[in-house]
Amino acid sequence: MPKRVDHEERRAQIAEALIQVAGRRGLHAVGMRDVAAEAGVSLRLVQYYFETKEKLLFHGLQHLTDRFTARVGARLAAAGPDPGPRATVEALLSASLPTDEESRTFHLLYSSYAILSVTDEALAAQPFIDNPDAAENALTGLLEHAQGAGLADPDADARTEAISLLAMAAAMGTSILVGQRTPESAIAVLHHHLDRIFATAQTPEGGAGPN
Amino acid sequence: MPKRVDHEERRAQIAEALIQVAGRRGLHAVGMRDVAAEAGVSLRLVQYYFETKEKLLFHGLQHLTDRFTARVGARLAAAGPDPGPRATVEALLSASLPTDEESRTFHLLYSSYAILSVTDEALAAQPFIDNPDAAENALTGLLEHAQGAGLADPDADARTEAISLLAMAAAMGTSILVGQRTPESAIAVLHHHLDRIFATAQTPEGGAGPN
DNA sequence: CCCTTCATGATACCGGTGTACCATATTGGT
DNA sequence: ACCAATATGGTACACCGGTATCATGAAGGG
Repeated sequence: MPKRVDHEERRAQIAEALIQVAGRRGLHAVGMRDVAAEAGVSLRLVQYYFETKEKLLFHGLQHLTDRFTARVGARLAAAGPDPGPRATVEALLSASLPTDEESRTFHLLYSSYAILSVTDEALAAQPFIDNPDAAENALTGLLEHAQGAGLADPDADARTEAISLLAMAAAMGTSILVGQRTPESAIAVLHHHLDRIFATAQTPEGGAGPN
Repeated sequence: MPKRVDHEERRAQIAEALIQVAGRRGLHAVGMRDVAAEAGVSLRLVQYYFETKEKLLFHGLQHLTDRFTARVGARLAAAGPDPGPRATVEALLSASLPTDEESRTFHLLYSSYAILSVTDEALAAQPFIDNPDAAENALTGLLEHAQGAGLADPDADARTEAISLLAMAAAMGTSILVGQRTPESAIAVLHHHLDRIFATAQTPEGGAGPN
């Protein structure tokens, strides 16, 4: 047999090429030949490792989410060991904003897949609706934990605020993508809400504080 | 000459057909033949009234925003003459959520166009980035007006809240589209924030109230 | 009246795209 | 050492989509 090559590695290389070219020209415009050229392999190779374009696209989505998860993990790790809940939340949210080329590509392609999934049932069956739910649950847990530690407004509804923060980050991310908003303004808006949520009840006078 | 037909009417009919078929099968999947079939005319007719597909797509976007603007206007009119600021804001936000077939189509296609515009400079040059700005300004004005009338928290930053509300409505709209969230839960989240913003400082004692 | 101009129909063409088929070099196992 | 399985290249095929071309019908003006 010839040099036994690592299939998974090659598949990752090709999926990466897909993401790169799709990030540049748009997911709708990417063809198998483009992916092959970007990966520096022949068209036949792309067919060999992914029989069909549909499978290539699915694996591309998988690869994309994997890379993003790793990126978020790195951001969290960079926030230092055992950061406070607010720092953690802030890292989570800001990591999802398209601030550099990689996050820009991620946001664009993830949005593309999401929109595609509305009219493509095969894509809708793909498990990438779990990720938003997981993020929502994780963020809710973080907020509840902060409330328990007395770091966040105990009257806030953790899940509602988690949903709100994620929604704002997502939509403002798209605004950044289309050039309507700057990353700085988006972060400012998020900060505003974090200030609100992480405001501990200061109870100024005796008993008239919020209750 | 033959029966002089109203060009604008025909163009609107064809653009409407584009929106219908694109709403069903996705903007990426629509072809000129599909549009022709949906409109009940021949392929040649579509070419005749829109020379190229690009122009057809542009006009489709225009038609889409026009229809949506009309819909929002109708919603506002349905809220009764001179509704309160909160009712107006609520009508504005809920009108943008995909709750029925028409708003679903609008949200899907507008998002598709937006994503397309990221990698298509011709689309990016199209003036559909003005609409979000206009909405943001209008909503900011409404909130400021409510503040001036003592109906909303005077300490809130009107523009930041306007941006937040629109962002949440947009992102949760997409969540509804992909089946992750229900319209009811989205409305509940929006209500939560409206309750917060439209909470007037209750000024319990005499003179310490906001002024 | 008929000719010009507008509206519409049928169809051909060309480029591109996903997929299938055939060929072949390479190397590990016995 | 040779066989067989693996990896890879080249290419052809069928299809589809946007666009262009040719043709024709319909009516209003001189």
